[in-house]
Amino acid sequence: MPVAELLPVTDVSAAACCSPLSKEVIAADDAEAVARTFKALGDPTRVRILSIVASHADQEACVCDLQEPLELSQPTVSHHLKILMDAGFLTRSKRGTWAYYALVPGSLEAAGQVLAGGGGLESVRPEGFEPPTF
Amino acid sequence: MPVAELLPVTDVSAAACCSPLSKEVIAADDAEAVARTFKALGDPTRVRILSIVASHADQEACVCDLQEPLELSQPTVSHHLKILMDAGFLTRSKRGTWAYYALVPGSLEAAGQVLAGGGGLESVRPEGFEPPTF
DNA sequence: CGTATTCATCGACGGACGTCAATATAGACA
DNA sequence: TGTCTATATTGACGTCCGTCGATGAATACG
Repeated sequence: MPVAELLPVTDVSAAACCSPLSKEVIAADDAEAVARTFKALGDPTRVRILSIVASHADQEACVCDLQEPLELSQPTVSHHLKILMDAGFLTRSKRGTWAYYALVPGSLEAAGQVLAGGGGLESVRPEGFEPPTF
Repeated sequence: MPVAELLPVTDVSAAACCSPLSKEVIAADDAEAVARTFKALGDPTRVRILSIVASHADQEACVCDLQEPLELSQPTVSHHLKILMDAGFLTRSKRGTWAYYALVPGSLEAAGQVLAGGGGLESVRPEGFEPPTF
């Protein structure tokens, strides 16, 4: 798969102060995808939501489970849940009147795997991780 | 170390729709620290900065190295560099007129390690990771 | 059918964020 | 000392984001 499209780092021309490049630089598009994933984790409320969901025995929780410990309004909780869904961390399964949100298995580990390579920020989605699906 | 202070999840009282908790829920303070770390990674420009710095042979880059490929003004680049420094991902060493920014070894891996535990979001800083140091 | 409950969506408000031009600071070199 | 270069800081502007109340949609239950 061709990764380097933007940021060709063609000719640095001047640049008398710096060392040369040794590894590949992430493409702008991939950087945007990576940032979108971590932006979902960049809010304390959403971090707490993931923790609460994960702490349930079956890794499932409905909105009513979250609204009380978070001390937030119900629309706000639904708002954050949607963001975590769009980022690929949660799934929703509606049963009766209730909506149960569950962790996508391996999604958090996959996001952490992106940071594992040092600074390469490997844009390879580590197997079965479909973050945006836009 | 006492972790559970906020979010005692004392008595759920009603809650006829949900399953009980099995694991510990992250404290609100720790959630804020985790979110602060990932918020620094939640911007495409900052992701690209980390990638560019890491792609240099000695994992160092000065501001002039970044300004051109990012196509941003110099104050904006300095702004993002400061955020990445405060988050504990970069260090600055000024030599002469130039300021060289370098990756903090293991900082990205440590951040990724937080996601590795599934949804526990273990607030244990995995050895030698001092993110805020505020 | 009507009512109640659970959740999603809408519109609005305030604060935070990314960006820039202008300015300030600090070191290198005459 | 003065000037030039590289970087940091300031102030301002527009946009995005988190939050809420109000409303809408869908299901359960009399």
